Amino acid sequence: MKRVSFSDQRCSLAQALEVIGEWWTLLIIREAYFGTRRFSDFQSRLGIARNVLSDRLDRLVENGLLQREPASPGAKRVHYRLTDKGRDLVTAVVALVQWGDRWVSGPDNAPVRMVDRATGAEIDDVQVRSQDGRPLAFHDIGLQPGPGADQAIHERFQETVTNDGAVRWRIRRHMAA
Amino acid sequence: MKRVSFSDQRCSLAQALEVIGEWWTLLIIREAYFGTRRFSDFQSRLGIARNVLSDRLDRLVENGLLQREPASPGAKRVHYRLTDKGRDLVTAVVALVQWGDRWVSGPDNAPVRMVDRATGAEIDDVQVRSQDGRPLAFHDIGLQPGPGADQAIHERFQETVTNDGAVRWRIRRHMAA
DNA sequence: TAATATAAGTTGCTTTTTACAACCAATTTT
DNA sequence: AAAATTGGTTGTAAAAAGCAACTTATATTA
Repeated sequence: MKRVSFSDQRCSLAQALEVIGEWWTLLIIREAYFGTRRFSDFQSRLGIARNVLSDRLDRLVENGLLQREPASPGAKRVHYRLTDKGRDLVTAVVALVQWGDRWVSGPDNAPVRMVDRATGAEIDDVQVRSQDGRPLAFHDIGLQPGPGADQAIHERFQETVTNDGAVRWRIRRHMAA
Repeated sequence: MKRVSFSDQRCSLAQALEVIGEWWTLLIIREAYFGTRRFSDFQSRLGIARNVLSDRLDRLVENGLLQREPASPGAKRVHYRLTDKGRDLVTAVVALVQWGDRWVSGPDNAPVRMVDRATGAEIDDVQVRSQDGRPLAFHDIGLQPGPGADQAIHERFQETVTNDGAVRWRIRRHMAA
């Protein structure tokens, strides 16, 4: 009865969560983003159990989000640093932090302010946008099977062609029979 | 030896993860975003154990991300629908999906395409931006203690005033002594 | 209307994970 | 050289996740 893996789901969210969805993992990424590099600092700052931290760091290195490097040149002791892949998570982390600010901490009670280094002004709320820059609300976003869609995904979508020839994708609410 | 809770950490990411950080939870949100409403559809689409699904749905309703409503008027059987709070997670979900597309599925192998309903064009990559709309890269984002910062957070930051009077916040790499 | 099927869980049991504490070997610092 | 710190590993207990069987209420079908 192993815990079920998400990695066989053809869905990039599942793929992402397989890597960063375990308890503690994203907080370790945040901590690395805050500049923490040493095992003991991760441990004491987060209050995570040492064996769990050890496991998570291993997995993050395996998955290429952190890299181990000698703490001092030629030393055996290591530091952990974000890779490009890990740094690229910052968008998602900021989006989650802002959601937490809005709905849990309260917008005027944010524990950490994130600012534009150049101006010192608070950063904007992360938003989904069209390619020409318009902010897109929930219902403005349409879903379609992508190039990597499998049978299961195709079955969830229904292609309809309107009488003026435009192609529309509808998502099926229930399981197909 | 209860699993440690993040909710006493003064950090909005921890607060967010306390609500959506458990195994399966964010996939349930995605599924609801895809239009799924019924218990059995969540179950069969995700392949989640029924007791775990039951637990997660309860927690999501408690936390106000999903709401229960009668499946048909006056019926006892319920449907689950996203609330505004739940819908507002879409930004973070899209950011994670795009990260998964870029780094795991591969950019040309995305299982699901997300488009602007108005034009049919693919949506833009979610980005962190300044208030005047400039995209901000990793190192352009500065961190400061926010209005809701506690002692622990203040201790992590060091305020320095440059000789031209500008205020700078530096984040401490190691634990204070 | 009775019989059958489906929906939405709950219960009981097993395996994995997580948490905590104690231990250990390499460095660093004193 | 001794003491402290760092970066772990190991053992054990509790909690969470997975699986299957069982309810109970609602729809469907005969």
